[in-house]
Amino acid sequence: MNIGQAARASGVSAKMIRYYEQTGLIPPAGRRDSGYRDYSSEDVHMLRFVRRARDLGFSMAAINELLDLWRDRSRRSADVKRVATAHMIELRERIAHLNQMVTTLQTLVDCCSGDHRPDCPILADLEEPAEEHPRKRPSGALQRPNPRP
Amino acid sequence: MNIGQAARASGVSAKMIRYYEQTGLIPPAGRRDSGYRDYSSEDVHMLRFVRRARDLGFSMAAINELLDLWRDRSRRSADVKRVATAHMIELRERIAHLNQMVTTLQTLVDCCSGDHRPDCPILADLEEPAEEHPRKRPSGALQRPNPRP
DNA sequence: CTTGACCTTCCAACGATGGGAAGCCCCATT
DNA sequence: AATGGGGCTTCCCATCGTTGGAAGGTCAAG
Repeated sequence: MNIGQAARASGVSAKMIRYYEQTGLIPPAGRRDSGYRDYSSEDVHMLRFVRRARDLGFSMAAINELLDLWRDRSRRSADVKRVATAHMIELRERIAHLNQMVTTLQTLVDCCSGDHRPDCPILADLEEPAEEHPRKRPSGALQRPNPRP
Repeated sequence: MNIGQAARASGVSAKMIRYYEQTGLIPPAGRRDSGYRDYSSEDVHMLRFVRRARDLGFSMAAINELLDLWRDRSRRSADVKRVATAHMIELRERIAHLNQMVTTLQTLVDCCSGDHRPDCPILADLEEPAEEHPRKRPSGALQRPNPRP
């Protein structure tokens, strides 16, 4: 099976299949005499695993762990659970972060008349944030670490 | 005021200040004879504006629009509101997406015993995702017919 | 005058993906 | 058999916002 067929069968684009191979996430595919990569149905199975994990938001590092656990018949389910739980916690943090933004934005948008006049509480808040909706960043902010030393 | 002081005063790292200048998000700073960038308190004010907009998750393209509107005294608040609302909608979509992931993950994690045994519903789902109509499996048809284009 | 902190520019990397070019390979149709 | 079109190969570049580092110039205190 060529890479294009494997891509269609797995839902992972040919580009990404080559990338996953290059970065070591998946083992190198077999090659034909022509140099074309050759995929078995088991390879496609693995690619679908990766695709599904990506759909659930797992990072490639986490997928690497999950693939190792998947292949390890003597794995402990606790290890899998740990990886999944850690990812879920991170997702929840991101959601909380985004929710905070939306809450603030909704407040500001609600206060904006949205007409022809220039006065705008949204710009006013960006200029000098009001204390009524302070946006406290979580102390361990991942995306925007405080540049202050 | 040097770039380091402006960075500390605005909460935007010196690296990012240079980057914002380079990409045209902010106008080029004044220069001393030494070549050092020189910042006024108004510059810092603008940097704080940018910083707060980033904290609210606005993209640099959106911040560009917001800065233009900020500087335009004859702006219509409707234009500001439009930018903010569009961003909020996008944030809500991302949240919905993440929530979907978390919901699935929570279900799987709840089903996982998390002990020394290898059996794991998390891996089982990654291998073969549970479908809403699990019995319907037409042969030859792709389960996920849409490989991301 | 030396030292160390600061500044400058330039280059690279991150994660995950897409786009595209140049060139080879395979299959079907003339 | 030749040809054409589509698939495959590798390689490089772009995204987005941010950080890191190297090489070298500047400033201020000791």
